[in-house]
Amino acid sequence: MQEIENMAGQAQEQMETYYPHGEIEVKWQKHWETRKTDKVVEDDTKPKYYVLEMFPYPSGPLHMGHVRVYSIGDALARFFRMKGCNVLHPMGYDAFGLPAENAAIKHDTMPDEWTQRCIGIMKGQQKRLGLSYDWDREVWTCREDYYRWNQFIFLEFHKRGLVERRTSAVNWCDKCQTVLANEQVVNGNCWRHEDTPVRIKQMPQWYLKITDYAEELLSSLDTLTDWPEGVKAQQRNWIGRSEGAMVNFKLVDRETGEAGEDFPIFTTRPDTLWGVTYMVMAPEHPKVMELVEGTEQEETVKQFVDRICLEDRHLRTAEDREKEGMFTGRYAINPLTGGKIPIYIANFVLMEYGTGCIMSVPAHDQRDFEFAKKYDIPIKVVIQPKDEELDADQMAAAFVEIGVMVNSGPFNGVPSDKGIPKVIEYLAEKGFGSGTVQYRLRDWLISRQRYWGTPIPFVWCETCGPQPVPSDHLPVVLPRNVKFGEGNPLATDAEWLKCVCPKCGKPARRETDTMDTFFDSSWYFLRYCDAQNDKLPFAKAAADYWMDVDQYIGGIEHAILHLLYARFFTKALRDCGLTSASEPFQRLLAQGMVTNKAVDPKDGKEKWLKMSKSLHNGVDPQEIIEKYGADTARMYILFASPPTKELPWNDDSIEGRYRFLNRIWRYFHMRKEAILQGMELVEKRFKMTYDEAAEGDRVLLRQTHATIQRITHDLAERQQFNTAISAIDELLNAVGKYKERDDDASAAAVYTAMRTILLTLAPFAPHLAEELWEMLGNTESIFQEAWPEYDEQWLTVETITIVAQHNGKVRARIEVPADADQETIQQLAVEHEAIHRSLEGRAPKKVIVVPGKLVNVVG
RNA sequence: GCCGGAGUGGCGGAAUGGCAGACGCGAUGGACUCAAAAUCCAUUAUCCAUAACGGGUGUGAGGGUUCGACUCCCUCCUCCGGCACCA
Repeated sequence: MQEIENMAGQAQEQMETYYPHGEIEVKWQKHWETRKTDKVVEDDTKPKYYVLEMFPYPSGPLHMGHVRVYSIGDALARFFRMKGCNVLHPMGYDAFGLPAENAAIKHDTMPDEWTQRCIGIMKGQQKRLGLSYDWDREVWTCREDYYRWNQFIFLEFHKRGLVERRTSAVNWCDKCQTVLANEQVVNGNCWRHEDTPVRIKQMPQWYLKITDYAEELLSSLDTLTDWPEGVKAQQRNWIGRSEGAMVNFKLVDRETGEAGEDFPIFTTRPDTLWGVTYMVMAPEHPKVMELVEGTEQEETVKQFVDRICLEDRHLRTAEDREKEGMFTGRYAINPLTGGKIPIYIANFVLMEYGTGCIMSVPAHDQRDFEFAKKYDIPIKVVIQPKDEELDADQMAAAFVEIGVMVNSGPFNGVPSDKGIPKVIEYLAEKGFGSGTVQYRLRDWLISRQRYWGTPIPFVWCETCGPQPVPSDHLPVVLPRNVKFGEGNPLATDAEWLKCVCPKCGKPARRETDTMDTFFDSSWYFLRYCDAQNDKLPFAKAAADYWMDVDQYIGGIEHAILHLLYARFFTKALRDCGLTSASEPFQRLLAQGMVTNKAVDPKDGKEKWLKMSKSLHNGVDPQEIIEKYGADTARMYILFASPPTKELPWNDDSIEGRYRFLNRIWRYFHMRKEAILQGMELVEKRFKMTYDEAAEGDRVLLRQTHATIQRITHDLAERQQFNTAISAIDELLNAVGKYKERDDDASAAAVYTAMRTILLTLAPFAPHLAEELWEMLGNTESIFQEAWPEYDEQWLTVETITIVAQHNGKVRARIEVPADADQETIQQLAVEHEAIHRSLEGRAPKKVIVVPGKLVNVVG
């Protein structure tokens, strides 16, 4: 019996060694929620700060990647609030999209119910993390009050000529049962199904003319000085600007043998125009069959085209793919030389770039060279290198460097790089062509043949064709009770399809395509500025107050997709007069992946790999929160590595953060009396000055003020949370080493240090900070308290340790007064026994003194 | 191939021209305890030497600039990410 009691006592004691994180966290979460402490309105008396984490797709429970991005955003939001900023920190859900539709079909429910349930789970966990959002601005993109503004914006874009419906080759995913934008094709496969090759289909689709903004999207990347280089480079790459000339070759007319129809091509090398020995068309070029009609080649060309067009698109255009082609039987005329040039078709020419036809200069382009060798096409040298004479028959590879133009009519002797603009000028003069710029960027295909998205606000009228839905008829509401089965349920919903043509009033049919969900996420940051507006997507004044987003945080996987689309939307909405912003995100932080050990299925070796379901290396945030609390989870994630780097998960290391918070808890309880006494003294204007302070107090207060300086810099400028947290560790260590005395100055010093620990801890571990702040008798939230300022006087020191080096190697440390002049330091160093020994009797040649740091004796 | 990023102890990482390894994890030894846990204290790059003081080497490799280089410049290697026949 006694033994049992004893054991129970021990258990009790053991429990008390850990602070009650669950209880504390739930208490403060309720407190913040009921008081709406994080609600904001525009306020011109404070500087604004807009911090935004990419809103999540509501897939259910959070994963560690979410916890990481929210911990970063929340630390910044809380820090800038304490710094006196008016902080906008919103949250919402990117709630339309295929996974919900597929899950709904699989689990025999409806996408809206499914989505709502997922949002419930996700939001509950976000609240449990203690994230300081203004929930009054929450958006769900699947709600009518959001997607009606998608439709509004779509129609605004339509008015400005930014919407186009056209038929062309599109990417189709069999698993998604819909088309995809170019950006959503990864290595020839669907971005959602990396094992499913996309198929190319000819279909009429809706496009947004992002290419109208290609130039601005490219050039204004240079203004984004606080974006990671890698993201900007990827966007530049994707936009793919290249300068060159459009040259009008002519087709040789079959009847007359004279120059007939135009045959334009794009080239970046107009300086090689005199060396063109053949032309090539893409096999799917619409003119191919027309050209070969009636020629000897008709049948073989047709077979070739059919074969190539059936090949996998990605494989066909891979760089290492064997180049294949054939003569069409037709010729073109080079406008500059009048020469007759054979036209080929080949697998490596792309229909979507330039005009789908190219000129080939085998002497000066490696691909053209290889093709010419294979099919025995003549090679003509028109650029000569400076130091050797090229002979077309002897060449083993194309000469692609800069040289001197030869066999080029009026341009002989001109250096080839200088020749490019000169030839372009000449082409323009003669009416043969003009200088032009081509982009790799394609227009954004935004229609999807699926249900769970924003209906495209158009109707089809037999008489009037496609008609935009008038804005006072918006929204076009997505029907809720639809039947899933074959294809898009909208297309089989007879009731929903019925409508009236807004132009002629006759019965019409609704457009059944919905919008790509990237449409939704391309402007949500603007909606947050004025989330409850029911007259407009957002009021311009509100957007002008809050925009740009000062700090955007999210995963690198959106380097092109979302980030390019959002930049495009901001510019297009600006041109529609809806906002003044030109760029959405001033500063971008691309956070690193959360990784854990897992066996790589590719080679069977154990590695640090991104947490994922398929690798079974995920750690559930819920379990971590239950075991250690949200504060520990957040601190660990910020402490373990810098935010842009990979975060290798370590169970022992998270224990370390938990110990740290427990240690703070214990210190406050152990030293409660001294701290309270110190607080009273400090509040009664008990003023400590450096000159009067005892040495021990000076050391502690120096550390305190240095900590404030460092953490402020780490958060405001460097966004280096790991070192900021380390600084709190160091300050706590200093308090641990501090020898307390039973006097006022000592109590004041301890209080000042402990108060600093609490205030600087608050952005990372807000619950614990609030709890201990309250324990000290404060009645207002710690987040109402101003961020501490450091006081220079405490950073001063009277003696400093100077490192004495001989030829750059540390030989000794010398103590000197902080204000010692250079001569004194120099003399002390030269006379120092260790330096003396190291000099071995030589006289010093030179002595360098770095004030406050070191002295280096050379010789 | 092109573009971007990174290479530092047993591990995560710190230091952006001035003492390399802050802080944390792990490890080792000690205190407390009947014992364990928790906590606290000490040590912890490496090699040589030692009773002790000390000394050599060291930030992917090689070169350079500098009194002094993890840090700047050049050449190269490895890893990660992106793009890749774009005429």
